[in-house]
Amino acid sequence: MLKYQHIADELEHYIEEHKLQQGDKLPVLQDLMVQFGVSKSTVTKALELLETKGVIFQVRGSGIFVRRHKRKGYISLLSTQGFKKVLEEFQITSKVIELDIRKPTKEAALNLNVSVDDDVYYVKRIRYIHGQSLCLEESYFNKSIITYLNNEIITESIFHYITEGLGLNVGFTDMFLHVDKLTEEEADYLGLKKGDPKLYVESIFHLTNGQPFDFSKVTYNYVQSQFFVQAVL
Amino acid sequence: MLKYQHIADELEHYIEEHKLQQGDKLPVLQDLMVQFGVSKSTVTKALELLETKGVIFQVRGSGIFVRRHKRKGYISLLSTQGFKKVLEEFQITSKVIELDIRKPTKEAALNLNVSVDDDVYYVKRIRYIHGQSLCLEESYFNKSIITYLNNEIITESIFHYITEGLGLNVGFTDMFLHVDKLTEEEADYLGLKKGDPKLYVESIFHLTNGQPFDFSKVTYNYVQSQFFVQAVL
DNA sequence: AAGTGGTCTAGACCACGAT
DNA sequence: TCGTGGTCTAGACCACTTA
Repeated sequence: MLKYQHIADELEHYIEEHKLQQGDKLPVLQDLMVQFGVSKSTVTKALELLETKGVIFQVRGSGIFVRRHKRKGYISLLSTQGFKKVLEEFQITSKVIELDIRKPTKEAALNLNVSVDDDVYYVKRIRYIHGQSLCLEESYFNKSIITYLNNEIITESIFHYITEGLGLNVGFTDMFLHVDKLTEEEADYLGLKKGDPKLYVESIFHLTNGQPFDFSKVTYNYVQSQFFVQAVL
Repeated sequence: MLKYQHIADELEHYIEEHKLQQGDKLPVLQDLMVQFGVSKSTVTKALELLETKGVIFQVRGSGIFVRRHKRKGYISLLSTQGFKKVLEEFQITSKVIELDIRKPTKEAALNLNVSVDDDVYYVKRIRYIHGQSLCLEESYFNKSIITYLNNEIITESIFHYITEGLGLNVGFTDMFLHVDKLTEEEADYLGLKKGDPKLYVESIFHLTNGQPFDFSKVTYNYVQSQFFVQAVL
């Protein structure tokens, strides 16, 4: 475990355990250096990480403070991939509608940077939060990277399998958001009415080496759709 | 100008000017150190900045590569505050509906961390993109921080005035997103129909010292609402 | 003036990828 | 094996806040 990663984790746990609130002051840099027995740069690196994650903010000449919003029930758009952490916070389940190997659509091939003759895994599922329909999800996985999938895996967390099972490193994601009206098919799946609002998100997930491996099209139930984004700068 | 900031700017301009595409390779660390006459750490800091901004990605043992998505016409949810940079890219205009000094609602007072007896500036305006209605915006500004506003200022960029005119430093923002149906009033302002979809975003803007100064409630026209988010890790 | 975070350096050593 | 980026150090100096 990297030192700065460890320090960041410790601090985050500390904030969580002691239920610190927005504006609460953390120990000064000097103290953290001594406490963890590392150099100033390493503490700084850990703090930069937490700042980018929206956990703290630093004020020159003043100190290090906790950043916390007060609202509950919002899903972070940035919290790692998909629902990795959300799975723990909320009760999310999945129902698989389709799973097969096929040739990608032109759109999927373009976004995955493969040929329309290459194989992809196609997954269609509905996800539920606390028993309510949360979203309808269609995913295309580059089969030369995600070499195997089955019903059990995609009923659980796909990303857990990709990182732990396949040992792949997820790097970054591009997400495109639209608001529109539900089609009849989508409304049926989500238990809503045709013409109701929807949040539609297309995501392209890349490995750390830049290869796209997952192109997903997700339609969210507007009733359950509460997202938050924390921006810095 | 900070060295690492300057290097980051230069690299970003370089990518822009030479129309580099996703996956194009940039000079290696060693070369950048020599080219800019700085230490390794400084180049690294610049590259981390660009990585967080979604401009590049780095692969250990391999190199530094350009990160670029192909889609046009999307507004970044994270690109600095509001529409600072978007103003240059797109043609955005504003029509002011209301501007006055008043006592905040309980909701606004809570989010701005002021008393309901304190004064706030209230701004209501419609923003247009290429002549089409983009959003209806209601903002509350803490008057003890934003000491003066007038019609001219809020017709242009409020954030430009806050940073340049008032010399304040914007630090971070919490944004909460919902999808819902338009009310009759909102539909009228945006030129849509009651019940049409909307993206509703509440934002709380903070100074670098953590003080909230702007609480905004924005309703987006779903037809114009194309957003993107670039996530790392 | 004292305290606190931010920038920058020079250099050692490590981990991963290409060949 | 070699090139490349990533981590970490010890320390100098700077910029801002607080009192």
